[in-house]
Amino acid sequence: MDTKRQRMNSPDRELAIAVRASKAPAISRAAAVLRLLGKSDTPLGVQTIARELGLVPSTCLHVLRALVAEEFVSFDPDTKRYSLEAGVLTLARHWLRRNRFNDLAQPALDRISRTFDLTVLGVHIVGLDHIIVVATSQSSQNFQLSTQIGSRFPALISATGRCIAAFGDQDENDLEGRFKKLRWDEPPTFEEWKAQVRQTREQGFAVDAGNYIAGVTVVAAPVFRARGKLSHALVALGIGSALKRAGLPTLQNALLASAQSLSNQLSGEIDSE
Amino acid sequence: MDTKRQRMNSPDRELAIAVRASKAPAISRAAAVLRLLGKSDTPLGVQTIARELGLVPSTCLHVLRALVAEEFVSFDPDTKRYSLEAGVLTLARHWLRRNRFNDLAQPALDRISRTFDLTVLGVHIVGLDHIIVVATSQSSQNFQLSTQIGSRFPALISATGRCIAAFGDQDENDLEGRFKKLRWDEPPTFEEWKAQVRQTREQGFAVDAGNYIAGVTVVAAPVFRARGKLSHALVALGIGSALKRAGLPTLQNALLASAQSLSNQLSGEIDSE
DNA sequence: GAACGTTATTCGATATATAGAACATCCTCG
DNA sequence: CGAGGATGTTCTATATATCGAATAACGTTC
Repeated sequence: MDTKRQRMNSPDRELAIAVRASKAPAISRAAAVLRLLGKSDTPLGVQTIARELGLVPSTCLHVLRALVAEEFVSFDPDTKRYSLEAGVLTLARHWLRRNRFNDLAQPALDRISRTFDLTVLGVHIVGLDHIIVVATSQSSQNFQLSTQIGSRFPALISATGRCIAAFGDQDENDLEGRFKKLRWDEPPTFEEWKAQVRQTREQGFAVDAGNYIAGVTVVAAPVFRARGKLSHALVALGIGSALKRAGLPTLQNALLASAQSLSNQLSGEIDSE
Repeated sequence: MDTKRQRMNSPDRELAIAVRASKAPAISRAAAVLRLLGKSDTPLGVQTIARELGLVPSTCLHVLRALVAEEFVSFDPDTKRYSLEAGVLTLARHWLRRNRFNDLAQPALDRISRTFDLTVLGVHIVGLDHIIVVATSQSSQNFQLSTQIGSRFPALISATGRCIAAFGDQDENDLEGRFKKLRWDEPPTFEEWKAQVRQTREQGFAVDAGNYIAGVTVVAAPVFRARGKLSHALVALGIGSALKRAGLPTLQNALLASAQSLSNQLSGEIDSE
């Protein structure tokens, strides 16, 4: 029992607890395998995967074979290597089809992106762990700030994080624990951050002025799926200096207006209030 | 034991055998749940899912909870309904990033689509069961023939199917078994089909003249990942009559040329790790 | 070309995921 | 309101998925 944890690397720590907690550990393992294969630039062998995730090779093989059978993983019989298979695309397509936010948000993203020449994102807030980019409108200029649909970030980071803290419903202890784990270029103290969260709650949107990525200003406005149910956010990114020239207040208003309009459309009605 | 199979519907038959065969049945169940949620237009409850897939409710609940924990499924605590979560997007993004075919094929698809005013697809051949659309270029005219990235079709159907039969390596018995299960608008007999497969092998591309979808002609040319290893196909769809006007032979040549060029680029690989 | 360190894979014992029933909770309808 | 029939959820015995060692098939190095 001691020799086993000789070199526990981070992904497999989390996996270990997920496996222990769940009543369907095979699924956690499968998810871990899929994510590992996703990250890897090259196809991987059984041993490599097992070692990386802290799995027993034979178990790992079972998992891989099941994933191959389900067409989520491809297997090259010559090299005996595994990689992601196109089956994952099919799921993604279904998800995209069914989510009104994407279609509704795209025009707004495009308009703001064009007007201010910024990269603008629509992000989906999943659980309280992560956000996922679900729609983008890239500015022609800022290629360096490009992000892809499907990218995943920690929930509490940057401007979006302040929105989640401000408008989501979680207790402060949990919040502080998560906050401690974040990686910023210029980390704010927890006190500073709480103040910014408070301000976010008052003004209705959040700003990250170079904390997450040095030199980059991020503005985020919350979108609610139903009364008070935070589900998405609109996020604009730009080089700090350029953003000031473009007129930060104007951008904030535009983002906020679009976000509120989306909230109305998502919660179903043309409703008043 | 009798009462159980009162109303076995098709998806759960397959699931049952997959579960029995695999050494990681939880993963097959998870995949079935994901696909079911993908197909469904509305979020589903535990019982509904369990019934539809022939699962025990408690087991189904475990699977769902695991999938929620992995952020592949979202759970609405108010309605207690489950649906696909954006996590599936992340996997898809990784797959897309890593597949050179998509980037290489897109220009060719666009060119052919523009020249002949047709919908042109790049499809990936996964296993011998399915093909998945991985790149599209829609014609402006034929909106009715639109297909989305991620769409899944039986491997042996239509023109692509004849390519797979012609250039893949499978035995005839297996082939006939699979052929019998296909659904066509105007089904060819197995003999007719075999003749067409032979012709496909000779001329290097396949044509489906209204068999799969009445009135629609489909042309497909194979793309090889390595010497003789069939992996993708380029597929052009058009209303039969319009296609004749546009010049079927010219289209066939263009498709074949692009497919061969892609094969070279994919297998060419000047570099060897 | 033999010996070695890899790797993938099989196989049997046991910890445990699953099935099925019991429980709890919500709605619907008389 | 209160009975009925859904639903989601917990609980536990047992069939079985997982582990770990043993085997087989590599590729490398000396």
